[in-house]
Amino acid sequence: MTLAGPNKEQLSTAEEVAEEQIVDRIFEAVIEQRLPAGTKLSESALCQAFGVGRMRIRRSLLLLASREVVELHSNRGAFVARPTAEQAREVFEARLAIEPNVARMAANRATGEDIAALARHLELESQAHANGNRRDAIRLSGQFHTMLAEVAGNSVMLRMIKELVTRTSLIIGIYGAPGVTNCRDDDHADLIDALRKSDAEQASNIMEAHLRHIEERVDLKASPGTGVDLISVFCGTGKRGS
Amino acid sequence: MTLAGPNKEQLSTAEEVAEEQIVDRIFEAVIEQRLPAGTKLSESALCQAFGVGRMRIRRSLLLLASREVVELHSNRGAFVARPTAEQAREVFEARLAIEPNVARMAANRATGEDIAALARHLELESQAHANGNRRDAIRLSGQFHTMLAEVAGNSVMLRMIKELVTRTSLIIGIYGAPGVTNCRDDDHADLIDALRKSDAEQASNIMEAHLRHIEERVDLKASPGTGVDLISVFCGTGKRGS
DNA sequence: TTCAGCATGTTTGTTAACAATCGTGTCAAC
DNA sequence: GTTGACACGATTGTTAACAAACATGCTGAA
Repeated sequence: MTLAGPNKEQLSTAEEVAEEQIVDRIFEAVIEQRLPAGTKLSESALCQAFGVGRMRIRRSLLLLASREVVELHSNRGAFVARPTAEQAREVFEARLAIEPNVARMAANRATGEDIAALARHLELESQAHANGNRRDAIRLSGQFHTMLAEVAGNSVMLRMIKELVTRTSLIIGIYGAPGVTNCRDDDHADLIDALRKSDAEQASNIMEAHLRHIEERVDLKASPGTGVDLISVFCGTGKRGS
Repeated sequence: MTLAGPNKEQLSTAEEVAEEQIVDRIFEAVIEQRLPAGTKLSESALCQAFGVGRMRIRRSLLLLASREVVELHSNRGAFVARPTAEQAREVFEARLAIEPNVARMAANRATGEDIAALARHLELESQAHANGNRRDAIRLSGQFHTMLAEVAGNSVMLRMIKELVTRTSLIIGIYGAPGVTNCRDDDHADLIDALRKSDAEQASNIMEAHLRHIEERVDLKASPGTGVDLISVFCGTGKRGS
């Protein structure tokens, strides 16, 4: 199966795996909304949590910041990113520009094995939904999109999708009505059908509608839900004149 | 007096600017093919070149690796990335999936000022071409694509384009016939015309044809031009299996 | 009581020294 | 003459200590 395959890049030492794992774990926690936007990510806490040295954590945070999943504030530390309305617009726009093509590519390349895996995943997703297991439902619906990118067979776009899905979770956490999940599974089911028929055009259309649907569920004009950090608003990280 | 200080930097002090600058400088050098694929980027040399500490260089290299512009080999150092044929395919595929949409967005949003700036840029590009100034020509033709992404007004996609353009330069350096530049300016001129007419569909089509044209100029079946690194072939850092 | 100023503790940022690994050159043996 | 092993030098990876900045709580005066 193509999923979770041996996708180790050239830069893989045994330690490096641990590094990438830290990033992935934090990605996952953000997707599941266990780490809400604005949460402070203290270095020492992360060192303790992952049982690694400070350097490793520091590098992981830098990597996360380069994907705009965390923000680095000078002398204040790392925080889970708090996308602005403008950034949210850009994320949705980027997804609309990219993911329909991913769906198209996936429809052209999906093997029977791929489709079976997606169907199994969708089943888990539905179960989580039915059981009211919100956390799993969110994670699984996000993972569906990354699985599709894996089926599409392009690691560059896979990396982009991972970033965009994670940031979407943050956006929904901030601007979405409480209780709203990332995706409806109905759309995902339709997508799998299109893949079964190898209908690239239909897959693209479904994905586009699906993304617009998600976008409609958030209200970017709403004030950022989670408590605003008044510090950076009023004191501008002011470097006090010495 | 400190009350409403000029706080233009939100998440970065003056030092952070230097960091991003290092990354940008290296990006530019790679685009201009002053740093061919496989070039070793020694830490001490970079420290000397940029006049900063080792830590800063190390972070910059990690950032560059996360964009797949450099490769990090354990205990051996950093090297300018050497895209495989498969990676090259993925880069072109990603550009074909993304950049036509960027062109579309740019056509919808370009102001007169934007178009004038692009036209001025194209003029420089043509001059560099006419003067046989290969290095400038390459850099400018790459910058044209990033400028287009700026006009499109989406910083997420701008970041992706920067990465893809840089990697394309590496690919051309490896698999392209010597003397081949990244783009023809004719296509760029047509693109500007489409923007003038606000014809998004035409802009998209031109961009697609343009990218296919670039792709045709490289021969991915050709053996990687610059000496193959037998080390990564035989010592297990390369995965390529299954 | 409230607010300004100050001192303290905690967290981050930086530097330097140390340890480990790798590439290279030399020397000896076949 | 070629090949293998060994040792040395150089570069990277890691850790720890140090310095600086921020946040917090306390004291004292208005």
